[in-house]
Amino acid sequence: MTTTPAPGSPAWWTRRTTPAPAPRRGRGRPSLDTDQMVATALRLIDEHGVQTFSLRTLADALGSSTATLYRHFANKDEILALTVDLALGEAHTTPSGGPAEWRDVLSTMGHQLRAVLARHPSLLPTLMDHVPVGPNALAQRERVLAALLHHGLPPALAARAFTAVGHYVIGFAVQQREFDGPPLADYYGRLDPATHPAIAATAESLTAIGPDDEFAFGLGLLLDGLAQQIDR
Amino acid sequence: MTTTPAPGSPAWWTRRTTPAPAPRRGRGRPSLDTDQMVATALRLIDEHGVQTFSLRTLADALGSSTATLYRHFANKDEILALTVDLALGEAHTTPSGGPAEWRDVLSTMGHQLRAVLARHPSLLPTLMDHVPVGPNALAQRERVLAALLHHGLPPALAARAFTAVGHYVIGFAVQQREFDGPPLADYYGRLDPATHPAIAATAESLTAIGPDDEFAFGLGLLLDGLAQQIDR
DNA sequence: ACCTGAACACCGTTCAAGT
DNA sequence: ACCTGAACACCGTTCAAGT
Repeated sequence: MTTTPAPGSPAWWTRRTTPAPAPRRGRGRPSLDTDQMVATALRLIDEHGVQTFSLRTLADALGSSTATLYRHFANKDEILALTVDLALGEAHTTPSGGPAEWRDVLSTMGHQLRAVLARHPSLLPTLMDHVPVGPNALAQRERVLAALLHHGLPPALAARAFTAVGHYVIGFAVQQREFDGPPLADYYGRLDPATHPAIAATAESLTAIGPDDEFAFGLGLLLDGLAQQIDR
Repeated sequence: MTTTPAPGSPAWWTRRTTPAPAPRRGRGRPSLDTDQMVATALRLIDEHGVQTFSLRTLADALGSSTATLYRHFANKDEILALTVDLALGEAHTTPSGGPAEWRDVLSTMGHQLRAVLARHPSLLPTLMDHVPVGPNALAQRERVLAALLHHGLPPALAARAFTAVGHYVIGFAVQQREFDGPPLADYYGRLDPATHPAIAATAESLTAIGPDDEFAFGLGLLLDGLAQQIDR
């Protein structure tokens, strides 16, 4: 019995249990271990985008070979998942000041997660196609859920609120991301008003508000709905 | 001046303006045209997943060659975008019964979009990494926004509500999708309650409710928040 | 004028052969 | 015991050569 079995392919995020003895080379210090490899991968993805990130480039940056990577990780997906989890570790998902209300807990979580995505925009695609269940992701889920339960939220509501806020932040980041060109609102605004009158009419008001305000607006909307659900 | 310039790479979704004369071979009927190619691509993706979809397999299915595909499309991304737009065309985003309330408009949109994703789950990754701006996506945005404006929603609110519902549905689909293995709730439930007490406590209540109810719950939550925003 | 085989420069992954 | 060059079976994309 190794570690907890993960959903989907066999333990897809878990660090591969080292094949034989531990792969440390120096004396006490790990020299070049798995953590440093993941950190290097995150740096490469931040600097050059996930599109150009390959096992070749990672091996080169480490002064190693692609075959060696497979002694530390099961496959490329696992490396990407660990990379996401490393970045998630930067978030402080509970408010620093003492005992907050449940609303503050979720608001802080939303803003912190958004900050992580702002620092590592290239991680967005990877974050989207798997629910992160790495150690840092789990620790944060635990911390936030514990805080919500502590403030009296029913368990079912707490779990769904956590998910809802997570989805909102990711969804917002996707929308916000401007491709290589002009923002989406400009594109909508340039459509023919004759064929798309409603899109044109709403496009203007989209640009009037800054992204920070829009983020806060939508998050507040979600929390308002939650509050109503509780008082019911 | 061709068509409206799209965001990002030059007109990434628009059908490539045919190079020379129109590429129709028969007499009046298009025989094997771009639309059929996209339809075949969608079928292949539905049947075998987006992971195994390659230009080679598409060319084979069409009895053609990969090089020929580039006479109809700019690149693979464009094919995927058109595939998504074709699927989005299946949605009927306005309620069939006469003049509904704004709440019904958004609710219908949410359920319709969810139905499309249920029919074409393999499209989820593609839907996630670009905001769809194909002809069908635009037509639906137009229809829904027009209905919302007609029912008195302020333009800024209408635009954000549309986005919020879209994000919610996509986010829900991501969460709902079970990988190859057991659902996520099972995974959470199997974690050590000693180290993750809150996750364990909330995992139980997650499985108690069916996916349809959970979807409706979250959507209602969002709409409640919106309603409060309007009455303010 | 249209189509395509074959090439190009890559991938992720594996394994026999090195030390 | 550990590492890796080189291969394998693919990619998306291009273009010279066919008809």
